[in-house]
Amino acid sequence: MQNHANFMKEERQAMLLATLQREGKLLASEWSERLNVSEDTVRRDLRELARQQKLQRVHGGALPRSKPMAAYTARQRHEPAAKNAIGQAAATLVQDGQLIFIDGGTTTLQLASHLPEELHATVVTNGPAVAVALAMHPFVEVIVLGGKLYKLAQVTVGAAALNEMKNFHADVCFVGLCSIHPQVGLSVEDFEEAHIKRAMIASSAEVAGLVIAEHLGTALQYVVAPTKALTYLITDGTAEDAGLEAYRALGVTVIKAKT
Amino acid sequence: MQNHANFMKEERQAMLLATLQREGKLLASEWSERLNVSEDTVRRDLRELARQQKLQRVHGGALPRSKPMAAYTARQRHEPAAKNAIGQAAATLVQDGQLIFIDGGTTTLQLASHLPEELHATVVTNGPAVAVALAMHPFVEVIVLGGKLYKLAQVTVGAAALNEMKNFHADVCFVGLCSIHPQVGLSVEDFEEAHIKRAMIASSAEVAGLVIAEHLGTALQYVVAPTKALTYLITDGTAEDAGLEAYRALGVTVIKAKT
DNA sequence: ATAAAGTTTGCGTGATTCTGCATGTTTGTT
DNA sequence: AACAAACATGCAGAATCACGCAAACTTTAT
Repeated sequence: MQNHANFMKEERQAMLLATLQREGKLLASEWSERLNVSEDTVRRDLRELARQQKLQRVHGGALPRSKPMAAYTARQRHEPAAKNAIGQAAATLVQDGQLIFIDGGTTTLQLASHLPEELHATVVTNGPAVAVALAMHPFVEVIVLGGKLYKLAQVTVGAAALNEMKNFHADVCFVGLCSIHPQVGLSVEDFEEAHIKRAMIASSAEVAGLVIAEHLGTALQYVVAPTKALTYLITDGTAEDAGLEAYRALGVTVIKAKT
Repeated sequence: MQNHANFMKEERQAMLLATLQREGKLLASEWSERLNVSEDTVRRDLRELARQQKLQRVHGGALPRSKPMAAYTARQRHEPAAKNAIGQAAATLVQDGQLIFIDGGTTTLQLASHLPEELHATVVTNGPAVAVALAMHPFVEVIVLGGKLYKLAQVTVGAAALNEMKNFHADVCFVGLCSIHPQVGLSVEDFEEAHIKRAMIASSAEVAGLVIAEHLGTALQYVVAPTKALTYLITDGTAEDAGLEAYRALGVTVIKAKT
């Protein structure tokens, strides 16, 4: 039994580095106990990290080598096929230096996790989940819109969020669409949510609508905007070209993400 | 019979990534059992995801692959038992019908998940992670404060959040304390964060400070408030009573959560 | 419908990695 | 100088791993 209730090698090393950064020093003997491994193993970890210049080895333990000794690695996330593909396609529309709106919702959450790792941009969102996902992005600045939380869609709504939105003008705005119909336009099932989306669209230069194919051609209670308000319509590969023609005719650039 | 009661490849991989993001760690052996597949299959999944840069493969399993995320999970990993106990103790202070502030941060996140299920109250928070945790609570109303996201602590900061806060007056305010010292008071390591906490405290009738024992008696760069601004100080069972006397002398009600 | 081509999975094999222990050396202290 | 703690090194057992192959299954072509 090597590890079962215990930590893995890289995990241990990450913890060692973290405490070094936090506390400025580290005793090998103490950590062999705390990590449930022999002192030899701790020593081996420290030797290895020292060879990588990540810390300074001393008799009895280790000292930090530099302050900004942040860990390694980049980013991640998961993929229900269609939404994943849509998110990926949408991510390509974002450019360095832009300010973008990202609506809350499950589809746009995929977009958040697919933003290029090297992207330098500002993201304004009304979805706490989007904010959490972007918290691990190395460069993008995240601004959360405040307000009452509408739990079903996990978005903030209400007058407060609406007001804040007016302080921004986005280059691109990504809206998750519960429903879109060529003639009816975009529509949702909650009154407050409709308001938020409308405000987002109003203060953006370009608008991208993200929608899974099965919601194409449907309509709900509250209309947000006419179809021609969209600059882009991004859907997945299972959408039929025939149905998409109606949107193209209205001047919308339709993007079919290949699944 | 390839899959019957079992999962498909992409489904599995999505689950692996999701738990990695949620728990910060993943054992191959454990998940081969949980997913009803051989360890080889799990290994193949992990290898594939690693090639896509979605995670960091290590001996025995996998780790997440993001800088800010790693920093945040490092915080979560720090003394989880103590934070959990503190969260539980803090939850008992909340009463039906109250309006409460919950600060962002890893300790207060525990509080959010321990709020009684039958509680009817309004929670105002500057931590998206707290909001996400509370989204599944049946009754509490959640209001998110907007603003720039300070990624290390996952809290929103800045003038916007500050302004919004003024619209509320809370019965109780739960603040995570990076650092507290009887004479110096509460202090943190980020300027903006200090402002937010100060504003929270200013517009609350009672203030509860949540702090793990090892941070008692320490100080950081930016002072938030004097110790006597606290109504309650909630810490874990490992705190020494001798050290707590100083806080009691200043009129603070000290609560020691049993670990 | 049937055949062919391609996936995905589980298992066997041998290679690799990790850990703890034993041994002997270095370091710091008295 | 003497001693103990910390250390490096080599080794063995165990866990983990990569690779190849065959079976079960899916998709595509006929």
